[in-house]
Amino acid sequence: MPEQAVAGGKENSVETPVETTRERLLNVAEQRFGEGGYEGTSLRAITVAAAANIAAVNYHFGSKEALLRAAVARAMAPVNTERRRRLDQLEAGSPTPEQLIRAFIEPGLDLVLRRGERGAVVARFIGRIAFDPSQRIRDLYAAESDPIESRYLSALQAALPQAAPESVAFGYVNMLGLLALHQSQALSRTPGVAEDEDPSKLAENLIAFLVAAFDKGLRS
Amino acid sequence: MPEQAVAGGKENSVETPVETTRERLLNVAEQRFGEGGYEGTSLRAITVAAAANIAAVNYHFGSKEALLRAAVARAMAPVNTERRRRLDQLEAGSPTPEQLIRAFIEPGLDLVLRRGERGAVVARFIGRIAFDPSQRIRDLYAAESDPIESRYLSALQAALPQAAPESVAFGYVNMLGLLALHQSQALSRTPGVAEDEDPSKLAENLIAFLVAAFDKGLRS
DNA sequence: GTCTATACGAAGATAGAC
DNA sequence: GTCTATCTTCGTATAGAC
Repeated sequence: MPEQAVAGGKENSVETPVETTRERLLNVAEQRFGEGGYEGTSLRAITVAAAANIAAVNYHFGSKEALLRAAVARAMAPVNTERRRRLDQLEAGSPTPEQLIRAFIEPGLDLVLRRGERGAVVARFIGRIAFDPSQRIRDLYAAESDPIESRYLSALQAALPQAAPESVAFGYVNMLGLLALHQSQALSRTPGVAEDEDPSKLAENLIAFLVAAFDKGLRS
Repeated sequence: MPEQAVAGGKENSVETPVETTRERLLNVAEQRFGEGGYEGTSLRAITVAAAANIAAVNYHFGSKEALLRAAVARAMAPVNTERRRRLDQLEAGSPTPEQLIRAFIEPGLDLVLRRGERGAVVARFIGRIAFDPSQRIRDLYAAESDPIESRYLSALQAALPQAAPESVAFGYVNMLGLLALHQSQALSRTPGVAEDEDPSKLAENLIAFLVAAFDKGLRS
């Protein structure tokens, strides 16, 4: 990728990151899809905001849905990497439910919320897509987290031997749902409820909530 | 168009429920909005399925969004009524967290899932709207449950005196989110996770999960 | 290779005639 | 109450300029 192109005679100025059209499209897509949803966001709105031509989406990605797919993949990549890394570590021993929950939640919240405003945009985007009204869109997200799902389920079951498999799956669905919920609220100033002051505090609160639920709230 | 039209001299025939255009539009809207979301569902699709003209929506409701508003209000009415009734009862004494959680969850799941296929459509509709990507749509739902929210928050705080107000609010948000999640999955055959066999079982599982989280998972 | 201008058919919501 | 007509905007496709 050719950014930072030449500080030559009079060319690009000092500060600009010089993103490619492709990158700008992905960045804007993250922002807009996270704000208005997939169906609620037009390609025209995206291309205008990205200072690109309407045809750029088709050229770089092939279709609106392919653009979404690419954005989801890019947003999820670091989260998945971190989750895999932690699972690798934990699976060496006998992890507690709390360790496993932490290994799932923190990469989703922490990692994504700790990079300033930009990270919050990514978090909201992921959270919204995970709950999109359309099955087809939700499947896009599911495909990105599926590979790790079975590893988590197995590990959780081992850590909670007294819980029935359906109960473990039930807990996992709830964990996934609550994570997506708080991710999707990343940029909403919910008046009255001001618990989003500190991202790491949110993570701790959510983990404590889930640990208690997994520990005492699952049927055998 | 009027199917079965006319059996001559007498009025409408025996079998047909004789829904008005307005009712058919609301029924179809519930089904379609719950399936594809607000933005993902066209007025044309709704009016065709309701055997009504494309302009009927504008005549009966004024706009697509007004149709949604009417559908939300109709769907939420019995839930809110039941919640109010239970709150009235409970507020007479000193309700436990479990009683309060039950009073919130059961009207949302039970009441709506216990009326056959039709109820599941309503549940999915409510659950999806509550999580819609668009802020404006979510507000429509929020407006319907807002009036009761403060009553629940007060009652929960009283039942959990050791918990900080932000924690109680945090728990309430999570309760709302998990209810909407399971409502929205009302009609999805999620393969692998088959916990939706029995609605009342789902309610019990969710209540147990939340009670444990409220009990031991909230910070002071 | 990238990007632009422009066109097309389908579907959007609404207004006004009937 | 119903329907047609209309005007906008959608996603996509293409032909050609840098």
